[in-house]
Amino acid sequence: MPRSPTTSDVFNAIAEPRRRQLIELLAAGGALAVGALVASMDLPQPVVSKHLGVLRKVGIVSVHKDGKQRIYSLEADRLKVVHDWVKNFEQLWSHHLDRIKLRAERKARGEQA
Amino acid sequence: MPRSPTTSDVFNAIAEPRRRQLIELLAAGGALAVGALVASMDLPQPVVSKHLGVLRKVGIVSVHKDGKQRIYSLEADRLKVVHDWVKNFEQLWSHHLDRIKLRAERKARGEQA
DNA sequence: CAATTGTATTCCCATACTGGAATATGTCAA
DNA sequence: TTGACATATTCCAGTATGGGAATACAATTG
Repeated sequence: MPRSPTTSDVFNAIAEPRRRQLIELLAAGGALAVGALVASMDLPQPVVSKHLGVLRKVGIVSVHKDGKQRIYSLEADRLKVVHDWVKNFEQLWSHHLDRIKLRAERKARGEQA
Repeated sequence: MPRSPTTSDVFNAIAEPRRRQLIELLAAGGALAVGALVASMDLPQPVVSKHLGVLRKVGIVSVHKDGKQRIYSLEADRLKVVHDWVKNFEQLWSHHLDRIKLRAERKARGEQA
């Protein structure tokens, strides 16, 4: 079985640097038209539109028409799942690191408390 | 110009569900041998080894030998970059959401404060 | 309606990705 | 050394991906 189409998954959507850049632009600039995004990205318009399409499909951005322009907005709450996931490991790089690591290794060796 | 090899990038590494699962297992279980990971994942050993290889290359996990076993440990701090990135948008889904959204949209319309 | 502007879609190419199977490598034990 | 066990690597197939170019589509203006 070959690779499964992991697109339409938030983690995959943000794996692309350009798409992260788009997210950053929308986070900083609020709602923006495609043209504005194209101007900020060093990429041809069709490519930007395609990346926006991915983000749209995943729900990370939403669009509404404004004349012939399409205004994109960030739906930031869709990123929450990523935040929540990494947050689970936050303690592992905190200042408690040493103690936690030690405990984990002891456990791995099968030692009793 | 085709796609650039985005592998060896943390965001890409965690885009794979199986790899996230491996990370979770290591976070929960501390240091674990490949065999233990294979037992917990419904995947053949070579596939697991390959995923571990990716995580290793990115630095998300480290290995040390123990006899014929390879013990993998999570290098959680490598995930910090992801945490930091999403954290930038945390406020956008907080309870201030409405006010922030409003402000952003006003700004987009070019209105003055 | 025609022309123009803004954006999305389609087709193509080169490459990358994952999983499967087989095999190689490494390590210990007898 | 031989054999068994643990893990890594290689080769293959099918699919997905991103960017380029051309084109289609939509909306506004004249």
